[in-house]
Amino acid sequence: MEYPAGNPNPTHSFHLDENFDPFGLEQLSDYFLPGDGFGLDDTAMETMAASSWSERAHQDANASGISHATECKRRENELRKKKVQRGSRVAFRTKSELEVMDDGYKWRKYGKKSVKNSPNPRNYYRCSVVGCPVKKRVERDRDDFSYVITTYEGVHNHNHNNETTASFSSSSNLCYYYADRASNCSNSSSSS
DNA sequence: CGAGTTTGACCAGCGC
DNA sequence: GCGCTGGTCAAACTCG
Repeated sequence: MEYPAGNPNPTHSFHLDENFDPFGLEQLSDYFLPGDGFGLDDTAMETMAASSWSERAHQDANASGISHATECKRRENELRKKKVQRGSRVAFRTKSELEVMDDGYKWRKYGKKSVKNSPNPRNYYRCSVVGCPVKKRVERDRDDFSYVITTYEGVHNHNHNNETTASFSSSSNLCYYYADRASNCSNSSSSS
């Protein structure tokens, strides 16, 4: 399947992990929104994330000392807002010891931030090519530290640097959110 | 010496 | 208005 707005990570083929829900529905909706060109509609998104969404809402409600219903309501409102604030974003979840994987582009780090509810810091990178608007965020999965979540934002306006693409090994277990829910997440799919 | 990284400061958005 | 949080800036620093 082709990435409709340009593949931000050209060294890999794409696979959907239907069980992958690193953030909960409210975060999922931040990446894949109806109208983004990914083909996900509201029903698909909600089906994908419903179980963990409810579970996490329950946990957060307990932590905040509010009712589950109130927390669900709050999340639904958040979801609606984020559907408006759409951008060209795509998230990869990769099993890797390395946090920064070679995706064929040259990145410059511009920030590091500890994030709420995660023991691991989030690193911010932007494409080092002058004039290229693409950014990416890299962080460890808060539920499974062996996974790295890489979020790309924007589309490169230049070709990727092919001579640097060889180093990302095929040992990774790459999962990718995509609209094609019939696909499965599969192991070692590097296509470099 | 230039390119890239680190890291504290700053800012904007949001909820209360 | 205030505090919290995520995102960015930029000066200092490191490295090749």
